[in-house]
Parts: sequence; C-alpha cells; structure tokens
Amino acid sequence: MKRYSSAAAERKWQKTWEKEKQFFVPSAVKGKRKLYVLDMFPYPSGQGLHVGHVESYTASDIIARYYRMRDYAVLHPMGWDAFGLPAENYAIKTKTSPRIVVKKNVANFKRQINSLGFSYDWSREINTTDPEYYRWTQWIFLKLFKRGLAYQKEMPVNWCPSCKTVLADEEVVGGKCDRCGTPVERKNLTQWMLKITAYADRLLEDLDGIAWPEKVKTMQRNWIGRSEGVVIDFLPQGADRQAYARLSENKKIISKANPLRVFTTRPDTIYGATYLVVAPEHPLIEAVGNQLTNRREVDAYLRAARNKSDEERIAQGKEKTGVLLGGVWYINPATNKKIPVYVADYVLIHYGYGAIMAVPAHDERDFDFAKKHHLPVVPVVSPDGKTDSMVLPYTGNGVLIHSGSMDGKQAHDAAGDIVRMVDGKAHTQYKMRDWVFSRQRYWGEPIPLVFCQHCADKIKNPSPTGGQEKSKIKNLSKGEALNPGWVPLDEKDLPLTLPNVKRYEPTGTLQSPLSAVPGWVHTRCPRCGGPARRETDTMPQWAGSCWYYLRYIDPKNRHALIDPKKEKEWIPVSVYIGGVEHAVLHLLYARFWHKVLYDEKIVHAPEPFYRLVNQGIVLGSDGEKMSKSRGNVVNPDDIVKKYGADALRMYEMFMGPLEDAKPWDEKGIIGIVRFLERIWAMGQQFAKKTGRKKPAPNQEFTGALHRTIKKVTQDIEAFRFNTAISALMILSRRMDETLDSVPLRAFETFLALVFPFAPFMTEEIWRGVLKNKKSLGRHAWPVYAERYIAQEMVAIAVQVNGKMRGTITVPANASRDDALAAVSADPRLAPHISGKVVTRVVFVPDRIINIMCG
RNA sequence: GCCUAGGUGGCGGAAUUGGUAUACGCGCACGACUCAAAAUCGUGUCUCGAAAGGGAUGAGGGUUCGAGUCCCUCCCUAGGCACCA
Repeated sequence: MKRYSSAAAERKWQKTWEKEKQFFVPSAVKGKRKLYVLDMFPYPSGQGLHVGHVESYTASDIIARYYRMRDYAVLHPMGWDAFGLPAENYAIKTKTSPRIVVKKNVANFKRQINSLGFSYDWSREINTTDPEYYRWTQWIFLKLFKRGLAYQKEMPVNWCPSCKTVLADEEVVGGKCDRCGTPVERKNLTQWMLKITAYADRLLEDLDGIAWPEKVKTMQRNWIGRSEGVVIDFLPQGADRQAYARLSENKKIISKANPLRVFTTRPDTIYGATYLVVAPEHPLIEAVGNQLTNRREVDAYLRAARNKSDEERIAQGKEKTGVLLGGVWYINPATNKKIPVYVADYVLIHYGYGAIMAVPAHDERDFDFAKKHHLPVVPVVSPDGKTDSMVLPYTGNGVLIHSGSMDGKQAHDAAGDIVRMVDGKAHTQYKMRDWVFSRQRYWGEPIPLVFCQHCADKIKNPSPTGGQEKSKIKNLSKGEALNPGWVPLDEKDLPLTLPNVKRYEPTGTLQSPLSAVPGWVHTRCPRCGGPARRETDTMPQWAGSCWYYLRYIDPKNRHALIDPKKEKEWIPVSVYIGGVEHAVLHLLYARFWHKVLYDEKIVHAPEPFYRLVNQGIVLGSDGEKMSKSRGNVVNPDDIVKKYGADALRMYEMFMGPLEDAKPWDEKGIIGIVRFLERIWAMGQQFAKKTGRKKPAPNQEFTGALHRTIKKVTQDIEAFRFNTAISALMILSRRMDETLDSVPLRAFETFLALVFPFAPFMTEEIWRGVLKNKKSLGRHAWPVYAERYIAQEMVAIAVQVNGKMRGTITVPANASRDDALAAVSADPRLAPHISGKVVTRVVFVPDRIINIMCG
C-alpha cells in the first residue's frame, strides 16, 4: 500500500489550488448568500507564526471552506498589521530599515500560512505600512480632524532619562525602563487626542445588537463606565447664592464666587456631606493659595502626590492620605452649614470634576478618610428610619433622617426634590477617556497636519478692523477652529509618505525621529502658502487596524476608501475571529472609527463586526504562556514537518473548545495521525475495488452516516470543532470495520465532511487516488435526511425510585405501557418492581422511564 | 474588593430545552504479530466490592420522580477592572 506523504501532497495541492483560484471572490456573485469570515490580522513578528495563530486561522478556514461548499460567496482575506514598536526597535539594533525587516517577516508568515493550507484570497492582501494603504488611514484621520474629533492636550508620557526617549506603557516594567532599568520619569507633552468619548453612548448602546461573547460586551461596558448622576455647585462661605445663580444663568464667568463643582450619583445623601475633597491637580488649590493657613503642608502634600507613580499609589493600597485646605470654607447648600475642604489623591482629577462631596456615613472611601481625619459622620439614610439601626458606612437605600424637611421620605423618591433645591443638574459621566493618538516614533503613519503660525494668528487674534476674521477664513473646519494654526493636508496630497531617515534612534528629545529630517519638516501651509512645519508625531499601531476589514473589500481602489456598492454587499463582517486580548482597545477603537465613517456615510451599517468569536490561547506544555524565555514555544513548522499540516490543523481543533485556553501536548497529536492514516488506508481500498459489487443497502449504516452529517454540520456552525471531529472518528471506525459493505458514495460523503478540517489529504484521496476531476472543495456539502436518522429501536433508561437500574430496547415512540411491559419482561429489571405497588410512573418517550414503587 | 468565565478519570475533554455521567483522543496494562523492538491491530481501564450492590462531576445545603446541568452558602482557578464619587 502506498504510504501518504504529507509533504508531497501539501506542495501539490497548495500550487493547484492557487492556479485554480479556488478562493478568489471576483465580486459577490448575484443571488448568492454572502459570508465575510475575518481573522484578526497578525503583526508579522520575527518569531514567525505562533501555534495560537494556527488555531484561530484553522477555525476560520473551516468555516470558510464549509460555507463555500454550501454555495455561499465567501470573503476570506488576510493582511499585515506591520507598523509598530518591535520592527522599529529591531531597526535601531541592526541599523536596517523597518521596511526591509517587515518585508522579510511578511514573506515568512505568508509561507507558513500557505503551508497550512489556509484558503485566503491573496488578491486582497493588504499591509498597513504600504503608502497606498495608509493613504486612507490618513484620510480617515483628516475626517476625524475636520469633524472636531481630534484635539491637542498636555498629557504625561513615560520618559527614560538614560535612553533619552519616550517609552510606550509596555516598555515600562515595574516603573523602570525595559531596556536599561533606569527609573522612568513622567513628563508632560502635547499630544493629539481623539474624542472617542463623544461616541460613548452609541458605543455602549449598540452593543445590544451584536452577537458578541457576553464577556467582551461586559468588558466594553465596564470600560466605557457610564454612570448617571448630578452636578452640584458648592459656594464658598460668604458668597451670595442668588447672585451666583443669576451669574450662572447668564453664563458669565464668576471668578470671585469660586464655586466648587462636584459630580455625585447620590444627591439624596447631601445632608450628610460634611466636607469636600478635591484632587491634587484641582485648580481650586492654586486659586485659594494665598488664603491657605497651612500652605507649606499643602505644598508638601502636592509634591508627594505628583511624584507618586500610579504603581506606587496602587501599592499603597486603599489607605487614604490627604490634608486640609486650611482657612477654606464652603457651604453645604442643603444644610447651609460651613464645611471644610481637603485635598486627597483618592479623588481623581480626570473623573467628573475632580472634586467630590464627601458623605462618610454612606460611602466606604469617604468613611475611611473621615475616620482617619476625625471628621464628623452624619447618617442621613436609614434602612428602617431609625437613627442607630445600621452599620456604617451604609450604602443601601432607605428612609431619610437628619435631612431637614426631607426627613421620613424614601431617599430615592426625594432625590429629585433635593436636586432642585440645591440647583443640581443631571449629568452623565463616563470612565472612558479620550484616546491618546500621538506617538513620538518613526515607524507609524505620519499625521497629515502642518502647523502654520500665520493662520494661527489669523484665527486667534481678531483683526484690528474689528471684523470677524475667523469667519473670513474660507471653509474653516471644526478641527481648525478647535486647534488654531493646525491645517489639514489636502486629500489630494495623500499619502503623506514616511520619509527615509538615516537613523532610527531616538533624538534625545521628546520629539520623534522625524523631527530630525529638516527637508521633511519644513513645508508650505496648504491654506495660506506660507512657511509651516509638519507634525512629526506618528499614529499608534491601532490606527491601521481600525478599518482594514473595509479595505479588503476593495483593496485596489485608487479613488475611494471603498466602493459604496461593494461595502453594502459585505459589511458588516459576518464572523470576526481573534484573541480576547483585544476585547477593549482594538475592538473599541475600530467600532469608534466605524461609527465616524457611518456618520460620514462611507459605511451603511452602524457596527463593523456582527459576530465575534474569541479563541483561547494555546499554552505551553507546562501550562504557562508560551514565551522564548520559558523555552516552551512550539514552532508550527516543526509540527508540519513531523506530522503534516492536516494533523496540526485537526489536532488544534480537537484539543478542546475553541474559546478555552489549552495546554499544548504533542503526545496527543498521534491520535489524529492515526485517524488520518485510517482514512488514507480506506481510500486505498476503495481505489483497488472500483469494479466491485455494489454492497447491499444497510439501513443502520445509512442512519449512522446521516446522523454524523447532521452532527458535523451543526457543530461546525456552532464552532464546536472538537466534537465534530469526535463524530467523524466514530464514523470512520465503523466504516473501517465493515468496509466491504460501505458504498463508495458513503465514503465520498465522509471525505467531504473531513475536507474543511484536513483539506490536503482528503483532496489527495479525492483527486489523486479516486481520480475525480474537480476539487473536493467544489463538492456540495452533504445533506442529511431526517427519515434516515430516525431509529427503529431505541434504548431507554430505566430508573426505579430515581435510581438507574438498566436499559430496555423498545421500538421508537413506544408508549408508556409498552415500556412498562418491557421492564416487567426483562429478567434483570423485573425483580426491582415485582411484588411492589407502583405509585407513579414518569415516562419520557425514547429517553427514560422512572418507576416509583413502595 | 468588583465583573466575567470555569472546577467532571492519570491527562485534553464529552454530556447546551434537567432524563443512561465519564463520548472521542492521549496515557497506561494485557494480548496478537515479531528472533526482538518499533509500528500496527485487539481487549481492558472512575472507585469500593468475590458478587449482589454501593459511592463519585470543588465542599455543604435545597428544589425535583430525576441535578454535572436549576437555586442558596462557601472554597479554589483563569481572565478583566482596580479609590470611577
């Protein structure tokens, strides 16, 4: 018997399939159902493909091949997320251009992917570092800018004083530079921000309509962190409240009044607000600087807070530090009593208004702080209306006490009245912050903006003629009004290509290496033609991956990001498969950009990915995450060489549920190899016996075959590949044992079922051994008929008083009485009920009979 | 601390409207083939028990004729968030 050579067959069919353009979608075929199966595209690292990639790409490949056999038009593309830090760092180390590194790595990835027989349509391959691709990334950025969704803000960055460079968060390990170990400093730097918060509500609400794992939806909801509450202004002692109200109605700035604005979700507890707390960065501190009676103490606290890294804050646990702002008094608008103000770093400047009203009786953090600083704790909500019936802090609902005219009311009922009384205003607050979009790096998309001082002056300074100079500037976009002097490039001038540089090293300043290319930096203002300088920061790696799924649909379009007709055909993506590590960042950023493009009418659906499937990570055989340093990394190339691509594909699907984390165990792969060899051997038998007698129809076998078709079909659609393979194994064993009576047609059906999992070997048997002309991939997916599945005889479980006693075999759909009779007739079961009084019988047809007797 | 999944043989895991727990595979043991080994094939493999029978799905309770599956309390593991007012 001819042995199966995986290497030869894989080479042969890889080439043939490519020649035959098996996976090419010229355009969606009219009338065909469409399916867009998308993988999270990889970062082409120097390490090559990971067995984790193989897992998720095999899953998507099975889905793609299955639906092609079901006659769907299937879009299944692949590309490269090739900007990013590792390529840049490698370029610094080896003094080669990241372009060269990326090219090499992409070639290796592509070779590996093809070796595994993944059925991608390579005519749609994209690369985020290709100027023809990032031209449109920049184009989308301009849309964001013009809509006023990009703005500049001072943000702290990680600075390594030894490497003299800005570090990404992942380059900071334990507060130290990952490369040299020097403690990292925080420096403020003006950064481009994207206003993702403007889309917070839509990002939250639209989660309801998409088929994503609940886990990922929960993570996004928590990340967005919407909470409904009220803002309340506290006035300083001596301020005239009526005057303040008038001023605030007129929207005039009230510098003297210095109201302190707080956000709270519990306005009903305001009678218990015994002090206020502001964050260390709060402007009030500077405003009251001169009247502080303990200025030195406050300054010392602020200094300490500023030097504390986030990590140190967390390391200190929940211990709450803070100091009084001596001599500063505010009025609680409910009680009209004066209350003190503290500065404490448990209040965060970027949440709400950076200030809170502290209600120690009903908030755990305020309670801790009050205890430590001996501040009064006044309970105002009681579960039963009594003053001493609760353990403080009590955060539940109840009846108001110590609350003046509100006493005795249900707290949540009285909230509205209280808010009106203190002039509070409803406010929705989010945890999510805007997206820091600048990177002081070389290897990213250049931001297509220039800064023009002349235009800045024109926008900022009203002209001496007293005119509205601002409106005289033609077509001033929201972005330019928001960022005076920043002028977007003309769309016609895109792409703004990344210039070649001699050195990829950091400049030793806070600027990106691009700032060291004078010929690139100095340019002309697209608006006034005067001298201007380019933005030298680049975009983060997330940018290119925010919209790549759109470009696959129309990858060569030179006139538009995507043709609207094609977009309608394929968006939203039917299934998106990838790791759960992208649950918030990538998947939130991509949804955000998609919604902006929706508002721009570039896309017609509000969400990009209809269904999301997470694959779990493949761990090393030690149960730990695979990493070079642990030495537990498995290279797919080695496994393919040893066992063949089909075996690797199938084994990764057989290891367990797709979404679970699973340890790699090379020993287990032998079971799959044996299974595949059994199929091969059967194929050889069928090839020999072409002239043999047609076997007599065997109803039982036909039933088993059809049940397997049903199971495999349902399991594939539900991504339960492990149990599908198990069903195929069971059928293969059965066929092997009774091969003489198995019709060729049945074996062919079986091959078709296996094809999506192990395309190389099944194709080799189908065309190479059984001499079929067309690819097995063109074969229609087998259909099952319920009439064959129905069994004549079924085994049903017998329980006596709820205890399993055995089984009986009865005709399908047998009645309760028939089943009871069968039990009585069974010599092993009858003794359990004979001579006893049957009090009740529970009977589930074809499943179980439970006989209660005394 | 909060949120989300989970906890089933020696191991990966089946059992998805509550209805025969441990499918399938690995490993292991024994047998066949072989001078021998590997490979392959066959048989067995939760546990106590000679058997009849009993006991097991993290622990303990509950609902039910019947619970791995539903409810309550607790323990443990993984992932996420981390003073969010």
